[in-house]
Amino acid sequence: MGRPRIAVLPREFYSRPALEVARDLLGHVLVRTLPDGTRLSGRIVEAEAYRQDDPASHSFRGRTRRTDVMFGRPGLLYVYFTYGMHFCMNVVAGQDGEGCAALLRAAEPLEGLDVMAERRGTVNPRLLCAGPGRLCQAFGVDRAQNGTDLVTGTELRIERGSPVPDHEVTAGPRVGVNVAMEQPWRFVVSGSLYLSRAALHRASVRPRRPRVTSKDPPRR
DNA sequence: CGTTGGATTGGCT
DNA sequence: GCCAATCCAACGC
Repeated sequence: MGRPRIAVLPREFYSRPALEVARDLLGHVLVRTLPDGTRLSGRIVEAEAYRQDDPASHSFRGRTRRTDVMFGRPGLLYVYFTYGMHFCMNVVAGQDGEGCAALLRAAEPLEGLDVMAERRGTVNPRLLCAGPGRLCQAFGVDRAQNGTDLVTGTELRIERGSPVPDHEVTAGPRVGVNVAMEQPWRFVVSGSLYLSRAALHRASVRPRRPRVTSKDPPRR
């Protein structure tokens, strides 16, 4: 009776601006179900928004074979290959035909850690899904999953977790992007131990040791 | 068709 | 902190 305990995020969740989708993905749970029924899952703790009017976005220069899925219906998975060895996965956002998405950058492993560890070559839970390439490797996501529908699919989906309140979210510049750096379109769960290496090296989650000397300027 | 550099990572200085 | 690894999409000619 009532609503099911576990809900898959509906199409409406994705058919919103990429910024909202990236922000709101925090706290929800990426789930992969393997053919034998094994579940791999992780709580999303880091995501970035990419828009069509955004020079940093693959979709900025128009629809191509590579970016085709990004222009498809919201809720699809856009997977791309980069640096000759890594895959990255995005959730397509906005309206059908629009070309915007949210890059999944890191997750806190919840289920299937043994399988992830095998694939990643480490058992350290902090290193299983901490980065877009690592996340794909841990979940076994590659070209074959490009275009998968996260709403209707059974292999991959995002289940409703606990939304993260604003006071636990930090926004900042995107990682590895050399244009539009002024846009704070990367969202992280503040202080999470499972963020990407790049995110962990940023001020938002790394308080400086207070070393006050007489030569220091007054603190803001 | 040749060139360029990338929404990264792991290992070494 | 720095850099090589290793493929390929995008772009210029």
